Parts: sequence; structure tokens; C-alpha cells
Amino acid sequence: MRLTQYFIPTLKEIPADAVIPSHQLMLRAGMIRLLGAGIYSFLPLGYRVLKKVETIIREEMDAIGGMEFHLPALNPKDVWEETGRVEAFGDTMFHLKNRELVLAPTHEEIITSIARSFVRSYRDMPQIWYQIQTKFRNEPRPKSGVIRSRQFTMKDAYSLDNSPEGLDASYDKHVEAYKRIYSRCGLKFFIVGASSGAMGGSGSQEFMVESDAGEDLCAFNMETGYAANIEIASSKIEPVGRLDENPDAEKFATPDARTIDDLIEQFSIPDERCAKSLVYFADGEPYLIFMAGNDQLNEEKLKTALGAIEVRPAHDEELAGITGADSGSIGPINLKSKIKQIADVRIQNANGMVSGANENGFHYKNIDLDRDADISAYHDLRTVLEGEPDPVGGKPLSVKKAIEVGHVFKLGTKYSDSMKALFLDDKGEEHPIIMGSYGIGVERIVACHIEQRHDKDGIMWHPSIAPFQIQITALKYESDVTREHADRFYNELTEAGLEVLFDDREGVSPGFKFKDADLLGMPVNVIVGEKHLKDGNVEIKIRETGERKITPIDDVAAVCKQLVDELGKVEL
RNA sequence: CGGGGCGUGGCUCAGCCCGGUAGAGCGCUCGGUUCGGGACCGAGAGGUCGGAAGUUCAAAUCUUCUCGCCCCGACCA
Repeated sequence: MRLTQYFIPTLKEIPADAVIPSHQLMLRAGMIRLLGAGIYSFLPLGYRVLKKVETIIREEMDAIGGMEFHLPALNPKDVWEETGRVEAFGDTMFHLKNRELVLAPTHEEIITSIARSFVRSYRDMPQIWYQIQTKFRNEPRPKSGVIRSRQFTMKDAYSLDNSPEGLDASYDKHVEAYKRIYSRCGLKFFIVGASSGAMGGSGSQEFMVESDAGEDLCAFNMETGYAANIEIASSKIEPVGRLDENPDAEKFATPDARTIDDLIEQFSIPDERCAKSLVYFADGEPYLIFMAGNDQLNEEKLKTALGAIEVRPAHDEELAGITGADSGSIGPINLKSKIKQIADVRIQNANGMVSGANENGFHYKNIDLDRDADISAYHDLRTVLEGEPDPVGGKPLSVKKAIEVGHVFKLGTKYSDSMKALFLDDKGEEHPIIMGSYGIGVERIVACHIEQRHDKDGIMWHPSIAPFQIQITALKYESDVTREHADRFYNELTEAGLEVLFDDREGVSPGFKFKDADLLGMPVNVIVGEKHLKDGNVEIKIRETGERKITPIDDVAAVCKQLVDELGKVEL
């Protein structure tokens, strides 16, 4: 492709609205343009990359027996009512104003509606159905360029099985396919156990790319292999346990203690002997929750523990009404109204605890949670911290930020139950289809690739998804000798099956062309200039390493092909 | 949704506090020189200062409302 005939609006300066490297570089390299908050146009160069990622995904999905569909993005609302997900998605789902239609944020319902019409027998399964499609989510705050946007491309796959073992097999196939997909896209990634959230189901894992731009935290230990999203990560932290002495609970004045830290400081109480009390509403119902000391409540775990769709902390006015005190003086004893109580397992059956007296400025000490509180259940509710022993091998956990590039779920029968997608087994008995759901964020792969592969000058594409594998930079294209050779290389390389971006601009200074080439980041740059041509050579530069190979004119095609092959090798 | 910031030519920004002829650099067009790391000289084109209302003799500048974008938080398969 000749640059003079192609549309690549590069930017010399960093756009003010872009913060993270991938966003800045995608704008500067002329890959994308913003249309509205979280809405991006893909320009030719960016779309080439997107299509290459999609091709890799297709190849790997087809390789595990997947069949590609193309489902509508515009969906009748009542299909979504069947599973209760209009409510579950809430404001995240776009609703049309002039029809009872929604824009699909994912496609479980549509797949299930097809399955219930046509999949009747256990003999019809397994099936793997997938599509690569535009999804719409009304993100409250789009950010980081294409990493969190309101319209994006997702590869979503669904497995249909007639047994739990079948689901396991389908799930494992997807995990293997996903590993190949990310590896082939030149990404370094890791897999963590994850919460299944609003998707429902029994198990899920996320494919993560470590990045400061990430919105998820993951806890892991390389040695033991434990890895989990912080939303579900647990640790082998010591339980608080019971003290031998167990005197009656006793009220004492704490006029200046509003926080756990105040209590620790002013009354020399060990932090784990403080029972922090929180009031949360889960789907509208209030709960009093006890945590040890300064342990952080994990809202995702709370949702799972209570089976709730939505949880939120109580407001100050609500606190006073329920407990009789403001936050900071809340506890299990002397509550103003009856409220369900739950606690973190770390303080299960603990005594000798200090907690609020439900009267501003007072706390109780010597609280025995068994004796003095009315706790209906203990759950793992705390957020793990870096350095705590991991639950597998007891080795210290690391906590890192990461971007989610894929998510696989064992859905089970959540959707087939509610939508009555049933099949007959070999005994003639009716069962709901056992489903799995598997997503990949296509734009996120591109953004993460750039996050991982860039330097101060620009992008460093892996050949597998580079928009072009080769760039030819013709310095002073207007000179006859340069033009003659550059044209020749362009033809030779193209005929050799390589994708070539040919900078054939005239009257553009060498420095300008070099800077553009580094920004665009094709893996191999063939620099055609009189300096080396007069000796019968050209310079071939490898973008990633900066290595320059002075190459005889006649060897250019062969050397380029070899370099692209070498640079494109991946471990599978 | 809460907090903060920003909207001035295609891009990056100055001007606003203290009202009085709309600016710079880059980019773009034309002519010439230059040509291996974002060249130089000369001549040009290009802006309802996000929008609306108000105050004023006079508004980019002050007031109110509104729209948009970004950041932090809340939220997020």
C-alpha cells in the first residue's frame, strides 16, 4: 500500500484527552478517532489490526469445532425479560425510546432462544456456537480509549452440552483455544479464578494482561500457581479466635474515636479485636456486617454470599434509623431495630471484641459474638492484601493491576432453566441444556498489545497483528535512483506475499519519515536511501530491537521474509 | 450519580483574574532552497472563542443556564 494513496492521519503531538499509552498511540498512529464518549471510529489502519485479531480468533474457534453465527444486536426486550436480566443489567443496557427494543450487551438469551427451538435431543449436542459482534453497554464512565467503551466488538461463544462432563470438556477446549489466541496475538497474559457476577453460573476464569491501566486487581503467587481476581481471592490469614477469659460485655466512653484506627490508638486495642460494623443494603434489605479490625469488605463476595444483584452501603440517615448511632459507633449490642447480621469468617465465634454501642461516643468491650450478637451466618467477606499467605501453598500473595481480555463461564442451566431450553436424554427424561459462555474483548486485545509493546517513539507490532508486516521508507523518493529501487522492493516484497506499507511521499524530510515509521511501528522497516544504494545495499531496521542490517539489494525480499518469520514466532 | 478540570483555526495551547481591533507554535496551500532522525526562507488560507440568555456603550473575558469531553470516586459480563 502506498502511503500517498492511503489514509493514515498521524499526530505529532499527544492528544490532550488521552492518558494511557495505548490510547495516545492509537490516536497518534491514525488508528481510531473519538466520535462521542466511549464511541470510536476505526480508521483503515486500526481496522486492519482489528480484522487480523478477528481472523486469529476465527481460526482458533473453528479449530475447536465452533460454528460462527451472526446474531442481531437489536433485541426485543421481552426475550431479556424471560431471564430477569433487564433488571439485572439495569442502566447498563441501552433501551430504545420508540420501540420495546434493547441493544444487546451480550447474547445468552438469543442463543438460548435458538437452542430451545432446535436442540431437542441429547444427540444434538455438544455444540459450540460463536460470533464476533458489536456489543452495546451504557458504561457509566467510559475510559482508557477502547478499553472501556460503550460500543465494542466481542467474540462471544456459547457451548451447549447434555452433561456436566460435557460442559467441562467444552470449557477446557475454550481455555486452550483462548491461550492460543492470546499467544498468537503476541500478548503476555495470565489466567485467574473470577467471580461470575451477573452472568451467573458455577465457575469462571478471566484472562488477564498485567497493566497499570487495568481496572481489576489480581492476587497470585507464581510459585504455588494460585491466581484469582481480588473479587474472589482468599488467603490463609489467621482467624481471630477466642480468648480464655470471657467477662461480660462492658460499655465504655469513646468520645473521640470514630474509626478503627482511633480505637487502636487511643485504647491500645489490637486491631483484630475490633469488630468493624457496617450496614449494607442488599437488594433493598439491610444487613449488619462485622469485619475484623481494618479488613476491607469485598462487595463482590458480599453479593455472592447473599445471592444479591445489587449491594450498597447505607446512607448516614439510614444508619441512625436502623442502629441509633452514626457510623463509627455501630455494633451488635443495643440495636435500635432488628436487622439481619452476618460476619466475616475470620471472626467466627470470636470473643473479647470491641464494637460500637449504637450510641454516639460509646463502645462495648468484651463482646462475645456467640453470646452478644445475633449472627445468622459467617462468610468469607474480606478483601485479601498483598503479602498474606495464599490459600493453596501458604506463600505470600502479590497483588497486581490487570486488564480483562477474556472471560469464560460455566453457566450451567441458569438460562436454559428460565427460558425452558430442554432436551430429552437417552432415557427419555427432560433436562435443561447445560451451557457455557465465553467472551473475548477484541479491541482490548489491540489496546493491550500496544500497552505491552511500545516505546517512547511509538508502537512495536508483533507481525501476527501488525497492520502491515513491512514498511518501506523511501528517503527522497523524488530522486530517480531511490524511486527506482524503492518501487522494485515494493513490488518484490508484495509478490513475496508480504504486506507492505510504502512511504512514497515526496518532499518529506528523512527525519519526518523516520518518526512516522517508528510511530506506526511495523515490525520491519526497509530504509531506501542513496547513502547505502551507492554501495548496492539498503538498510533493514527491526522496530522492536532497533537492530539495523545492511543488506545487498538483491537479498531484500529474502531477508524481509526471514525476519518476519523469526519475529512472528510464538510459543503455543 | 458525587468531586475536580477543560471547551479559543486541523493539533498543542496563550489571552479570561483586571471587558475595548482574536494570538503563537505545529499542520495546511503556493513559490524557492534543503534532503539519513519531526529542515529553512518568503507569501497565503483558515476561528459564529461549545451553545443560549443576561449585564454593559462594548463580552473570548463578568453572571446564569445548558451541552460536550477528560480525570478521581461510585458503578462495571
